[in-house]
Amino acid sequence: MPDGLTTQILNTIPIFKEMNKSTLDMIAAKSHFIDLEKGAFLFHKGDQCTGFYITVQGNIKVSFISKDGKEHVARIIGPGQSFGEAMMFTDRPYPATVQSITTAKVLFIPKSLLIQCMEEDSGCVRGMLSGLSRRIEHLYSRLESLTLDSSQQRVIGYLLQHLESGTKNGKKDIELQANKATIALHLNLAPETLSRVLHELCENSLIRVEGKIIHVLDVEKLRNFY
Amino acid sequence: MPDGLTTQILNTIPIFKEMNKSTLDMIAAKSHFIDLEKGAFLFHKGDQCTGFYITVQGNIKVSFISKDGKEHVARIIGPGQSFGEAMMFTDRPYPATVQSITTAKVLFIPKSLLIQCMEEDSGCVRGMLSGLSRRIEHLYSRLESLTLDSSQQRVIGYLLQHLESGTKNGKKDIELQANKATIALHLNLAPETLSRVLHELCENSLIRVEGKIIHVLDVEKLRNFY
DNA sequence: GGCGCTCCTTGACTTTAGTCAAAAAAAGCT
DNA sequence: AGCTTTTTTTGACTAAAGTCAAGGAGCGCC
Repeated sequence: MPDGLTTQILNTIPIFKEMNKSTLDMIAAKSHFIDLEKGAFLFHKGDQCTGFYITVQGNIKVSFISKDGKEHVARIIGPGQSFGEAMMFTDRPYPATVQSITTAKVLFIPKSLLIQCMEEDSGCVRGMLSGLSRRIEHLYSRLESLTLDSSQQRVIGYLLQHLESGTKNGKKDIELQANKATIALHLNLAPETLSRVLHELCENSLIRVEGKIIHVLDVEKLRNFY
Repeated sequence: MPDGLTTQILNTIPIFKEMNKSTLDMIAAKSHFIDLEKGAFLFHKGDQCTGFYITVQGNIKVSFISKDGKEHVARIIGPGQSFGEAMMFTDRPYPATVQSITTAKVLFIPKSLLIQCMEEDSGCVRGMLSGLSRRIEHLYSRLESLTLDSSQQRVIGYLLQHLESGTKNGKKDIELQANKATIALHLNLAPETLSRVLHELCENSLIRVEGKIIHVLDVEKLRNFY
């Protein structure tokens, strides 16, 4: 992939928005792409951090796995989203495992390169600070939803959230980023429970499910359901 | 409180560790203390962020409250810990409510002051980056525990974690930072459940409960219980 | 178009932790 | 000390979501 294109990709990432053109070109030159097959692991919980990643194509999941095999999906990462930044500043191993859900392409930015950029470009620093802060905010809202909401409310919350981000055109359907079992684990539900909740929402004419596409029939009614 | 003392307090906070003496003095001069009675609210979820806080004395809780009155305690903050930093970089309202558990004293550092310090002192920037990163790491471990662990495992996890941090001297007892009902909400348990779990751990001679003090009788056995 | 695969759904049952109510214990307050 | 108030514990019951097992649906692939 030519460097000009890499710079373009970087430019779409919030973290790099305020960065100088020259810094951006340097990152583009020194970072590299990694291709992942469906199911491939990028790193495991406990691995040492050597840099951070940006998803270019495909979807990636960040998850914990307990000794007895239970899994929780902390994040599902799509194109344009970055991950693994925080561990560069703590010198601690990754707190979760990252695995590709689909075939995917990610950009790897080595830690040393980023440190250098931050010394030279205050826009890079600002980008990092706001990126980390948004991550914290997002984790808070996850914590809130997981601890206070019922299974039904969590599913509704997921749908509403993905309505916002997914549609510029006012259309009211959502394409699931992963198969239903993975989405269920993300919402801390058994796959069977997700299936039952979606079924109930259908029966109440709030949504219509068509494979990985979910049509929201009445946003307001969905928001106020229960 | 004289400024020299304020500087001393700031120096114990990880975020300020790498900061220049002069920057630190400036912060000490321009920030101010707030005294809180037990039960007083510092701010509510949705309030606009005007700066961040450091707990000097007492304990403070950060929590979400649902419409139907359920509460979840996201953090319990003791002396030396800071909170509210992230929202300075996102310009978004606070994602949770902060209320004092005991009488407490906190230091308020206005956003404008911090921004100025970060422009002048790269140690301040590094401190912020690592502070935010540690917060993210901590949130990840909370997410893991809340989603994968049983009520018993969560209580054990809490005890083990507070063994580490609480004791320099190798002693094996823990002083609860709040009453048991609040600790229960922090672990996402009903107070009754916490009571029952502690009771069971006692019956297995793993701990001994004496009011707010919990003596851990066998750390290894506790770690491997169930 | 039929075969094998994965993914999803459904029903019956189980488990875990929550709820409610009441008693007991501890902490505060004259 | 004696009173009130708050916190904690206990027991019986309930509800929510998980588990297990089986059946279907959809999809890719000769």
